[in-house]
Amino acid sequence: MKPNKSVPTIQDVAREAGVSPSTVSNVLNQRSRQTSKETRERILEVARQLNYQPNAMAAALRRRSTRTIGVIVTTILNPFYTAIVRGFQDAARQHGYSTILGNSDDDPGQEREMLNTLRAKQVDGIVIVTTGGCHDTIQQVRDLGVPIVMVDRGDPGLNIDSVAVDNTRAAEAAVGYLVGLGHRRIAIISGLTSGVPTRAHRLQGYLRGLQAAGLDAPESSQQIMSTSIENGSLAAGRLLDLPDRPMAIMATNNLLSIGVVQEIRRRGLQMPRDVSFVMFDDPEWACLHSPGITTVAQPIQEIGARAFALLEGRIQKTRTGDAEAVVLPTTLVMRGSCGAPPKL
Amino acid sequence: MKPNKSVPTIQDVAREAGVSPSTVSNVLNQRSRQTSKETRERILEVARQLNYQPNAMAAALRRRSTRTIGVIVTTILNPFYTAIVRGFQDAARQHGYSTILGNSDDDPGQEREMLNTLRAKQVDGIVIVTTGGCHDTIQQVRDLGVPIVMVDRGDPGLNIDSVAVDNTRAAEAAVGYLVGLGHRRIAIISGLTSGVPTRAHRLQGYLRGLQAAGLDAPESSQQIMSTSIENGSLAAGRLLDLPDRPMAIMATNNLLSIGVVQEIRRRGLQMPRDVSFVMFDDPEWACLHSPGITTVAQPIQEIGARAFALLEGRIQKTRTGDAEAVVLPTTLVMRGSCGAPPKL
DNA sequence: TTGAAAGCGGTACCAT
DNA sequence: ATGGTACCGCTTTCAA
Repeated sequence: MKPNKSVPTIQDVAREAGVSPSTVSNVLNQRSRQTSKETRERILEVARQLNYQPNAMAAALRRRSTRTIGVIVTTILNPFYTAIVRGFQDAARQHGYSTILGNSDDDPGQEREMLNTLRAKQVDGIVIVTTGGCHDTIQQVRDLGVPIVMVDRGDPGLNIDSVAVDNTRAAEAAVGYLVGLGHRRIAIISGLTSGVPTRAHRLQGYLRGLQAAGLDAPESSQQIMSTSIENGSLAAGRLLDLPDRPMAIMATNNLLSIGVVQEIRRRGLQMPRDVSFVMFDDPEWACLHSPGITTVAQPIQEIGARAFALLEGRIQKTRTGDAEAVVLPTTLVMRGSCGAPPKL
Repeated sequence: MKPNKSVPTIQDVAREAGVSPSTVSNVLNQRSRQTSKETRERILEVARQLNYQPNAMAAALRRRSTRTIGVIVTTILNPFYTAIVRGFQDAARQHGYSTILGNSDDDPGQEREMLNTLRAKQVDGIVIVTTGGCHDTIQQVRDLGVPIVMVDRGDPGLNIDSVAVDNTRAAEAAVGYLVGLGHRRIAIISGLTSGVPTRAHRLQGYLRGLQAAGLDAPESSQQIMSTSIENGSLAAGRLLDLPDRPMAIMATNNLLSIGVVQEIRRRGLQMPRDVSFVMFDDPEWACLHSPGITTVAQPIQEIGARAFALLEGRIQKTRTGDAEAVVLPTTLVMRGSCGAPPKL
């Protein structure tokens, strides 16, 4: 254990190679300046020998660019967001960017705190799944010159680049699919829609789908509650207790969906014999369940990749002007949980 | 859109408040130095008004501490690692640290690259789930004075702090449980053990468990192959085709486990009627499956929290000297997938 | 083809 | 109780 051999600096390399720091800097960064082959090789050799690693802090301070991007999601415990993050990170790393990752836990306070931390750390850009609760801070940071891209949840009024899927159409399509199978009483279980456009859009798509098919949308078949496994079970229970029991249920949130699946099993009912079921996102367990669960899948990795592309454009200033709103299509993954409705 | 209002610096605050930068720095960092109430309040007010945020780069450069920690895992697409990361991040954030997150994809090359990036970024410490393929780099970075904690997979020969669970005992206990249920032919499906102590330990525990019960451990009931869903199915198929079909199967990896579950279902067999099954880690789908799957659960969030505690100790130098190896116990979560063996 | 030197924005020591 | 100022390690003109 040899502590504090003191980390070598560019000065050390320069001295050891008998040149000036400027020359070392130029060689190591492969900048345009011409350097004689011998000098270059000597420098490279010395750097390798000293196990020299440039201090990115110092470089960033001077260059005013950290080659680091901040990413804020609600929680990486949700595989959906993890996948987005991964898609983004892969794209970012390929272009030489690191990422600082933060969770907001869907709490505007934490989101604001993260935003300020990222600003302090001088990130070159920020990708955020916003809670919707601190648009003021987002604006501030953006006005300070930090490019921002909103992911999964955008906001038309904010003039900030965004990447999201077309949730309205996705929900509408799912309803259409159920209608096509012969269902008429189709229920929805959704998280609270206030401030979360994603959820509002899905609900809207659901209603549109019903309307397009000329079906009723009674209040009783719309269970809107905060997202948790327990509430999913609760909602499913309420629906299944209805005198006019729905033939099919659509859940627009992962946690709620888990609750639904559990409640259906708990009652000894089977999909799709007793009730059809379709859910959003496409978690690992959807295909492990028996029967497999039909889902509305999002092009997750692409969302991340597109988000990076947008951000990169702003960072490099190859793209300026008004915000761009990328809307990606979803895919209906048909598995065994949906079928013809039970005969009456 | 008002670009480049030019970010305010400590100089701006100082000028505006009619004091020197030193005073501002002292006030904003709540350092010991005495400052008159008026001055302090004036400074705070001006800072707020200018929406001033200190440049963490500059501070880090001077203070030689970034209050940032690097985290390297194999992949955040695996919820097991995500949970560890989250546990770690929560602890870290509470103590004022941000985290830079990187994936190695179980590739030593990428791991090395990440390590060097983190070094360049002057992180105060590193937490790593190592591939085992670049201990040299890890040593180097550590010798340069960067505290490192190894998580999930340690290495006795490296004198580096580590946090892991007692995989040997966990596997042994699981086998003991199966034996207690009356099973005699107990098979294992494991990932390749070379260079991955975790897996080797689980295999070892399996063998010990059998030995303790006086049972044979024929080669044919030990399926060792690279981890993938397909291989899980393949391995399960081989076992189920055996003339002396195993009464119980233990899988020590998540992907392999998925394959096993699928293969069992594909053959129209049922757990635990036809075969009992126990697996490692406790993914979300284990309890959603019907029947619920018995698992060896790890105290995931605690692993992360303990890792931070170890690292923090090194960073603050409140702990010096030899490496510490924290070993946490696992829990056997009994669900429906294990039962008495089929009568012959 | 190379070197000297002025910063980047804070921090912390030494004065006053 | 406060100010002056030399750094931290690198980049980047400008000069040679």
